[in-house]
Amino acid sequence: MSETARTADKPPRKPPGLRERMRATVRAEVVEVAHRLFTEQGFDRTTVDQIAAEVGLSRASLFRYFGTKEDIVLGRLEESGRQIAEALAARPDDEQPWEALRRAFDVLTRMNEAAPEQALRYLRMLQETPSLRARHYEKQLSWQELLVPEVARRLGISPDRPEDTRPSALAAAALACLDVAATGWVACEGTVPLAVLLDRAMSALRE
Amino acid sequence: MSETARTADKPPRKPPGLRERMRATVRAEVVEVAHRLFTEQGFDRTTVDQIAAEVGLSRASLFRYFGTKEDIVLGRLEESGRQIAEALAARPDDEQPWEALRRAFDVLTRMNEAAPEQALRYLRMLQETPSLRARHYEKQLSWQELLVPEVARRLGISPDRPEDTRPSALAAAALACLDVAATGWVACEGTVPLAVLLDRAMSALRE
DNA sequence: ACTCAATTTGATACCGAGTATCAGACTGTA
DNA sequence: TACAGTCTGATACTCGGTATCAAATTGAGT
Repeated sequence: MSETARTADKPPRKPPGLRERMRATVRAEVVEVAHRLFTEQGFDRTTVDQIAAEVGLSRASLFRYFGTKEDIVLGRLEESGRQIAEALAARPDDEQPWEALRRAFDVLTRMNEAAPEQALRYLRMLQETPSLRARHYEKQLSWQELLVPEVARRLGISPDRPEDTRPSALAAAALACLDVAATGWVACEGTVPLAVLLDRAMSALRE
Repeated sequence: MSETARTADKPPRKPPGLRERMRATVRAEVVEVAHRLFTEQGFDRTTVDQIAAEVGLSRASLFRYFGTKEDIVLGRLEESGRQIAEALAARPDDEQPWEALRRAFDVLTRMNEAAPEQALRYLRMLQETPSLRARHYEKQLSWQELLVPEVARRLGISPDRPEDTRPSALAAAALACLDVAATGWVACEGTVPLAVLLDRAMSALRE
């Protein structure tokens, strides 16, 4: 009620959703508050009620924004997956699938180089918290599904042939390398660049 | 003094534990009952109270045998991991790591060939139940840790050099292929042998 | 500006997994 | 037989997640 706003200080115009925008900003604030609490006291020692209270939301409503507690942390991975898939599709057609996958992952290595200590904290929490690690693998699987069609195209394989495991194998193995690299990156406190670790990991498979 | 052995109706032979054996048999019965209930009504629709009641155990005691509900299903994977690691160590030294890994996995392909429909049911449940799938990845990670030292040895890399991601990459990628193969095997209802799918997947990475 | 229907919200109650505690029963051993 | 260590079941609790429902808010049409 505070903003009756007949003077245009808050233009409530936009067919594509005023409500949607509110929802987005609330989501963003939840993520921000939750992330702060998580880094302060750890993921497990932070309850959903605490987050809801801090944001000024009821517990029930919070669960309408995020289906699970883990989703508050892993929501961003959804978007990353799309970006990687896009980057892969944008690679030149004559590039080998494995090399194209490696290059597509630069979307992530660049993100981490842009804000290393933040990325380090984030990955550390991901790897140290069992429930988060578990959900993280689920997201990884959804990434795999996003990448497979493009890998199949590059291999000249007709889409949707589940008995040909090659595209899935390439995508899954590449993601496995990404995981190994990320783990190593956290283990060495980021001293060795993620891109280097990823290069080593992925080149190890081509001998 | 375990040799009391009055009348041999219940031979209490073995210093290494009569108690241990009881524990083992109880565990086995829990697994059996739970597995039956799970396949009958699904994993999520079966409560631990139900399992406990059926076995004739208190809820609290059940959790002393299995830390989590998922462990009742995934307990056997612990053992499988060890077997794979053993098989890998038993491969000839001059074999390439990737090939050795492939052969080590035959421990599993043979198990599945021995009891296909049972394996199929088991894997289907694993893949259809989100919480099980998540925990399954955790076990996969523990497999990886079991395999890495042997892979490192075959690569001539001094053990415990976390900055060299190659052994982990090979192990993780191989396990990723195994997962892809298992998924495909379930998808085609076991019509194509797991070993074949695994061959295709793993050979795709060496071009 | 007013009304109406759809959506959102909070409160409440509920379920199931997992943990902690504690007194009593059991088991192996001296 | 007696003692000590362990296992058990009962109880109560925490926390994540779901279902329900009435009240509040909102968007849109008139």
